[in-house]
Order: sequence, then C-alpha cells, then structure tokens
Amino acid sequence: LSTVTEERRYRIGGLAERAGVTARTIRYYEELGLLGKGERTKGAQRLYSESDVARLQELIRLRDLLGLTLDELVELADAEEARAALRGQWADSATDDERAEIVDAAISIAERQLELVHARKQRLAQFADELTEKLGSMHERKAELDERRGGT
Amino acid sequence: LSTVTEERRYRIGGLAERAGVTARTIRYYEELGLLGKGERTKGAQRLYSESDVARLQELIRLRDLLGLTLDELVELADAEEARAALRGQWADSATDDERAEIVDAAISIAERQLELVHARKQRLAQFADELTEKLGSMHERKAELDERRGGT
DNA sequence: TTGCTCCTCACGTCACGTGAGGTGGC
DNA sequence: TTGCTCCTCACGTCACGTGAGGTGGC
Repeated sequence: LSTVTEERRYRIGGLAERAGVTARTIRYYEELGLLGKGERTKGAQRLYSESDVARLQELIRLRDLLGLTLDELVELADAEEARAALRGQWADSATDDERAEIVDAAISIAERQLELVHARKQRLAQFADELTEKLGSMHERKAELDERRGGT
Repeated sequence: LSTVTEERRYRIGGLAERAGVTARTIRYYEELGLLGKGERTKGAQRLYSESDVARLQELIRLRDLLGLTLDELVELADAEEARAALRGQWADSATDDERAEIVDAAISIAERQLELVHARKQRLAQFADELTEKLGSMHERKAELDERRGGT
C-alpha cells in the first residue's frame, strides 16, 4: 500500500530462473559473500530485488563467458564495492575528489573486462575460421564421393 | 635411424605445455577414454605424437570456449570415432556408400559446433556492447566531476 | 652419480548436485 | 487443508590439485 517504494520482490526460485542457475548456486554464492545476506520473510525465505537479478546475471556472465573463478569474482566484487557505494547514501558524504577516484577505479575494471571479452571473441573467431575451413574440405570430399557413386 | 617414420614424440609434460593444461588433466582424460592409452616407453612413460597434440588442443578449446562438460566431450569423441576411422586402415575396406555416410556425420558435427561458436560470439558481442555503453556513461560522470573540480 | 621428469596411488578442493526432514504462504 | 516452495544440514560428484614414495633416461 505504499505508493513510492513499490518494488517487485523475488524468492530464491524466481531469481534462480531469471539468472539461469539453481537455488543451490545462489545459497553458495551468498555463503562466499558474492550476493550479500539481504532481507528475509518471517519464515526465513530470502527476498531479492530487481538489482539483485541484474547483479547475479552479471556474475554468471563473467563466470560462463569469461571463465572467471568464484575467487576472482569475489575479488572483483570487493573492488566494485566502491562503485556500488557511489549510488548509496555513502556518496552524499563524499568529496568530489573521492567520487572521481571511485569512478576512475570503476572505469579501469570495465576496461579490463572489455579486454577479456575481445580476447575471447578473437579466439572464437579463429575457432570459427578453422571449423569453416574444415567444413569446406569435407564438402569437397563428399562431392567427390557422390560423383563416383552417381557415376554419370 | 628409420628414415620414413621419423615423427616427433612428446612426453606428458611436453604435451601438457603445448595444450595449456597439467599432466594430471591428461591422465584424467585418458582415464575417461578421451585420449586413448597409446605407446609407453620401457619405463612406462607415456609417449604422444603431433596428432595427439592437435586432438588435446581441440578438446581444451571445446571445453573452455564452448563450455562443454567432459561427458559431452566423450559423447562427441565417440561420434567422431567414425570420422577418425576415415583416415585409418578401416577406410580401405569400406564402400563408397559407407564413406559418404561417415562424411555426412562429420559434417553434421562440425556444423553443430559452428552454431555453438556463433551463439557464443553473439552473447559476447552483446556483453561488449553493454560494457561499452557503461563505460560511456562513466566517462560522462567523470567529465562532470572534473569540471566541477577544475571549476573555471 | 645427480637432477629432472615421469609413474601410481590416494586424499584434498572447488563449485555445486541431491536427498532428508521440517516449516511457511512476496 | 493441500500442494508448492522454501529452509538448513550434510553427504555426493565432477574435474581436477597436490603430495607421498618410487623408478627411468623420446
């Protein structure tokens, strides 16, 4: 019945589905400090917000697409803590110098990730080239056989 | 001192280095049937050929770049067995119809892999886009702060 | 002979999977 | 009330990591 803080909440199953993982994975990530112990219902059920969804999806992407270990994700999360703080109360009591420092750190992190993404794309492109070439020679071999079999 | 079968051999450490894995991984893959128990020296040391290097590198790429599990790699290896047979003695006693069937199967496998590679590239491209956009807005924020600090 | 690399167990670890037994209702 | 989803242990599994103790020399 509050009109302002009308935000959607998910239970662990909903979050899991939206991120493409299981509930177990979410509990494990919370245990490692990757997700932070948030609100609970009286029955002790975990509740998540839309920003939790985005955060988990990001973690899964870094894990699956870039192959980062959970240890590396924890490191990264610690480093990003500063960036998240920018959007919190914390930022109100910070000086512009401090804010600039935080933004610089966040930029470095994003740039590093972009490099990793490009490196992966390179390797995938090379893989695609090799597969395409292989397919070409296999099609040749096939045509040769078909000609001999069709034997006009 | 043989002049024809003059092929380079690797021990497990050499193979490991060339594929970017550890010796333990190679022994484990052999245990799973992914690598096949080949020759040994009198001292029981494993010996590998250049084609073993290529094969292992391929497996590692499928694992790292496409995220296949070892179970899936075993399946794929079983399916590819036929393709490998094309290059062996086996092929000499096969009919052209059988050869064509084998090539068709091999083509299907390669096409499937190429699809997976493209799907991954798509996801990576989207990730890159989002990171680039994020970097853009962070640079804006930075410029804003710098202006306030520099305050002409 | 002395290193270095290899060998085979075999237990440890990381990132979860999978019940068992029980309670709550974003 | 009846399902369904959630909860907390806690043991199992996959893909290796890491010694221990020993032998070989692509």
